[in-house]
Amino acid sequence: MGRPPARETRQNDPEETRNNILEVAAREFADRGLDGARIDEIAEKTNSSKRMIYYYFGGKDELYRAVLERSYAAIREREAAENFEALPADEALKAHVEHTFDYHAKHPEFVRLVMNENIHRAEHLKHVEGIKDRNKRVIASMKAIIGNGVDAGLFKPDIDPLELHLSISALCFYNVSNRYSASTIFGKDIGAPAMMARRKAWVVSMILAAVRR
Amino acid sequence: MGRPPARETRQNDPEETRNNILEVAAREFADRGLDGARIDEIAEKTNSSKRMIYYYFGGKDELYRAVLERSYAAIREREAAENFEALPADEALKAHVEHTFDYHAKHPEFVRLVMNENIHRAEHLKHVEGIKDRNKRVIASMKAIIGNGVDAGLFKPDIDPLELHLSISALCFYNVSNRYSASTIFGKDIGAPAMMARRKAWVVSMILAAVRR
Amino acid sequence: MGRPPARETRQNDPEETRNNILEVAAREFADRGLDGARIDEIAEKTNSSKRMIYYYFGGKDELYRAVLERSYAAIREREAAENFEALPADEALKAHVEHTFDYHAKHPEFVRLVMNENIHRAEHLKHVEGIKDRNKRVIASMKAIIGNGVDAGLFKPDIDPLELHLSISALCFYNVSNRYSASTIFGKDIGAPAMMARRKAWVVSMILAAVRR
Amino acid sequence: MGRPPARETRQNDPEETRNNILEVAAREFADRGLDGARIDEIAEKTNSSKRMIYYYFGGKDELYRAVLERSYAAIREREAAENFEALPADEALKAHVEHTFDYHAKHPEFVRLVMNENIHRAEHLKHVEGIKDRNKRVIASMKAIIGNGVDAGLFKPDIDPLELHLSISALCFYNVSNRYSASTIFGKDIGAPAMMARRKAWVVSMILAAVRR
DNA sequence: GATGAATGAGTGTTCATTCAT
DNA sequence: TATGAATGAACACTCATTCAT
Repeated sequence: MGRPPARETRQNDPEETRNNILEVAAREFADRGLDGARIDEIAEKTNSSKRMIYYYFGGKDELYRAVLERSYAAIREREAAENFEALPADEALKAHVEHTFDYHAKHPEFVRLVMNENIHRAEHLKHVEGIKDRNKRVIASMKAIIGNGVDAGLFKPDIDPLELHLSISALCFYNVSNRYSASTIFGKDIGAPAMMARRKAWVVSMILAAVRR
Repeated sequence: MGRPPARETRQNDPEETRNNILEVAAREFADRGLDGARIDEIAEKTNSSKRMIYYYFGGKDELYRAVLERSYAAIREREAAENFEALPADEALKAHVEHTFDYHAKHPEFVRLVMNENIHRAEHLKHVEGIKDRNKRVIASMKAIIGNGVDAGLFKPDIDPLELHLSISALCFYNVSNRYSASTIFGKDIGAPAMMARRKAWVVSMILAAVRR
Repeated sequence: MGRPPARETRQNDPEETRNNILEVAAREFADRGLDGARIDEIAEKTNSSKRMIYYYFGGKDELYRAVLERSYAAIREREAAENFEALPADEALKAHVEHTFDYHAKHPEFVRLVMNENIHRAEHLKHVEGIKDRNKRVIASMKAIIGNGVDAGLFKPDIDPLELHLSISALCFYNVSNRYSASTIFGKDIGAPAMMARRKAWVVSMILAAVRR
Repeated sequence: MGRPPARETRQNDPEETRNNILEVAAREFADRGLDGARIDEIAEKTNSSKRMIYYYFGGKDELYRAVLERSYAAIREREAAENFEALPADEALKAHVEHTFDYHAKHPEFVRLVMNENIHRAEHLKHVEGIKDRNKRVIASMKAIIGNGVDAGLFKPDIDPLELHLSISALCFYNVSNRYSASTIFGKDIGAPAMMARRKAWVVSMILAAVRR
């Protein structure tokens, strides 16, 4: 008496259809950028049709924004899951940098979406719901760790949380964002696992060296 | 008595025509990316015509490659002009980081071209003449500074020149490449002069902290 | 009470749209050749639009190939309809030549497409589905008639079926293919009905004279 | 003290320049047709430049007409060189057919130009100087041979010279004009030497069978 | 006579989007 | 909800031809 199994070409569950479209679109937009991605291509790789994209999202730009929103929601979720309060400040910072490094390494599509968004001067990001909330949590998190470190006599005083955050971001982002240009110039794949492992250790030690008193 | 002034619609100097096209194209490609830029738009902003773009460059992709080549030639030229051998290692490194930071800050179009190229997985960069030569000079330069620093007892031994270079690049690139997304999230323009000045000092001190023994 | 009449600008029957495009395209390609025909021109004479040509056929070359295919399918159909087995060999051959002559006379667009295809060294014809099948039927048909004729003592032995076929083709094709050059040179329209009737009789008698013992 | 040897890139002899252009253009127009040929392509293969084409011929169409004229002049010359009056009619006719067959076989570019001209409904041929003169000589020649044959009791009476000429033309033209389509359909190169030799014999015997009493 | 640079109209093709059912 | 057919504006690119020297 259960409902019949969903066919591949005729989605019955709207939520599933929406998600399927979002996943395909995320891959395509990350792969080729907003201008390079094609609605036809996305539709074809979907379990549903082009019409459904317009039905659910309204248009290419809106679909792109939904993808952006989803992507930022995912990283926000990860950041919210972090809980290093019980750890000593240096270990907490180390763990945070490692998590951040790994997240970028494992989610190049996020990195590429952000790159694309910067090409477009963040004009779509501005319209993404709750984008500024991320700021508070991230800065608060940095402040907490820095505070702990200073109190424990481990860190230098006067470390700016935003500067620290930007530095961590930069060092974790660049290896992924500039993987192809750097690999071409240096004649070896800087994104290969061995290179990334070495780089991760270097980045951690750099950040720690920057804050230690 | 001199030769008549060049008219706007009929260029007589091919080199000038070529350069004019390249400049406009660099601006447009940096502004909108390869896929977002329009040949018609480029042509219109030129002193010549669309037809001339094809006459001199052959097509959109080839024009883009010429722009890339020119852009990388410019940065190579800047790097080649650096000469810090007479300075103590820490001062040399500081000067190098500052120069690198300033170059990125002053040439966002270069940063954006590189971003775009990474979106395209460096498929065009691969065809740019002499792109791998940059590697040698840059690594040699890092090696020389590190060597001097180690010899003078200023730097830690075993510093990897590639890691150091990538870190400098990352920290100088990110502020420009991710200016819009970061500014949106943090609610202030991280590319504003005051912010950039502060950031430059931070980046310099970070790099130095990373190498000091 | 029936369904509303189809509007001109919004076709509802895809098969009709496809056929309409094919018909117009056949006319244009026959008229001006592959290089001379214009997609815009074809589209304009269609009940639909330029976009639909690409929707259904993919491009100019593919449309041309579809036209070729259709044209060859039509002549194959005519040939398949021939059935002269019950007739004496000479009458069968006469009937075949007359049919062939008439088909070329009535279908100059087929002749012109074949001419164009030869200008292009049959590079498109090679990709037309089932083009070689025609060979078998046509040669088999010639063989059957020749066999009957020889058995009945009417025809010479050792008549090559391919040579016979090529001769019939040549004599039926040329009047149509070279109509304009010949008419210009000889100062009269060799394609005019009276001329064609006389020519048909001559061709028939020539072919029969060639095979009679 | 003679004049310096002609350089390759700077023609000094106008007649030579003209001829060189005509030769290259004939090849290109025969190869690709009027619409398919490109002025740039022709110019590049020339010893001179694009400008010279316009200087000497005025434009693409005029160049094409000059090529046509030259091509027809050549065949007229060949026909004028024939002199079979001393031979018996059947031998004369045989020789004429063989010459005609060989000329077409050896000059596919002539055949292709004529095909192209028919695609264009002979609109350019009409403007070619002295094109109608060919008619008189060719018909006169046929008449003479037929007359001799009838007088000698070799040929049937009432043979129409135009029909005879058209038949010879058709049978000699087709193998060359339709070489590619026929070869594709029949799966063997009907233009290969062995095939052509066999065909030539067949054509000769066909023509003779058509006129013999 | 001769050349490289320049031009405008056109030519095939693609795209995001909407309509009819 | 869902689908295939349809659309118009735009897009990259090409061509025969002409200009300045």
